[in-house]
Amino acid sequence: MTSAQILQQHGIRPSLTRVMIYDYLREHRTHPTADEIYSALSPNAPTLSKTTVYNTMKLLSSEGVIKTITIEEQQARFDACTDVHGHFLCRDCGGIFDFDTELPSMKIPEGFAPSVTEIYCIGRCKGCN
Amino acid sequence: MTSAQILQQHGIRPSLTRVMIYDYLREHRTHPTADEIYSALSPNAPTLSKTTVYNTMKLLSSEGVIKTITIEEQQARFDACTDVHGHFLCRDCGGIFDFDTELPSMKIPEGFAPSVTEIYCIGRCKGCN
DNA sequence: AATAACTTTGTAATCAATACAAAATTTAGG
DNA sequence: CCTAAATTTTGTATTGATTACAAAGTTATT
Repeated sequence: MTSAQILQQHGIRPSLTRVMIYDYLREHRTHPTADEIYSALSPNAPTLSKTTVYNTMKLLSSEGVIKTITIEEQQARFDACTDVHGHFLCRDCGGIFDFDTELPSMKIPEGFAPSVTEIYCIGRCKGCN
Repeated sequence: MTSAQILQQHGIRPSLTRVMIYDYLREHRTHPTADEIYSALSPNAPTLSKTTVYNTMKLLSSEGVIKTITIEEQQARFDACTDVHGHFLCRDCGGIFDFDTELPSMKIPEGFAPSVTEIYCIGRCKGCN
């Protein structure tokens, strides 16, 4: 399915800018920061503004099209894959790796309605071990 | 067990300042920010510096005495309870609630060594529903 | 084309977190 | 004790990710 179609399904108007940003995120599974997305796209889109990247990430995230990864304290990262999976942050090299996991059996109290679940691990990755 | 004893067990010298900060966190299970801890303690500890709070949280967190909660993008929160449990962030009121959960069955690849696991949910809490 | 609605942009501001070096405190040796 | 070394704490200045905001640009509707 095209990025434009996915955006439309979530009630987001698929402007050129939004499709370009979302396309980039779908094609680069590196969990980029807003700044990295901006730097990657701005050579080919000279009028792109960093604020637009932030606006777009916020919009897509709030509509559930992407996931916002807050495993790092300094800055948010983004992931186009919304399937259930975990994120592993290496303390040494700073790399973020996906891993398979099931959702845990959570005892969310009555009346609480979660819309997003995140599973984070922090430690040392294979290369740094 | 006293806060001083716990710090010592983790190889942290239990200075008055560190014990005071850790005591506060153990007694206030509100997941406070560094700024909230500083504001709460500073009337009774006029020479306390906010930098010291940040330093202490970083030290205690890196030694596994406390948990750093990064569920919010804006600022870190801290938790003296290191038992397995999840954190629920309400999008509307901003409250953070503990919930019981088991660790999920995670397929961490060979060679990866996690030392911390976090389970976050974001949604709407009982009061806001 | 005109108007309204929405999107994008650039600049300035916010504010959590850190760097850094001086001051204060604690420890250990004589 | 007394001094020097090691550690901890402090205050100020800085960094840097994110947001506020209003102007400019674009798109849709009549």
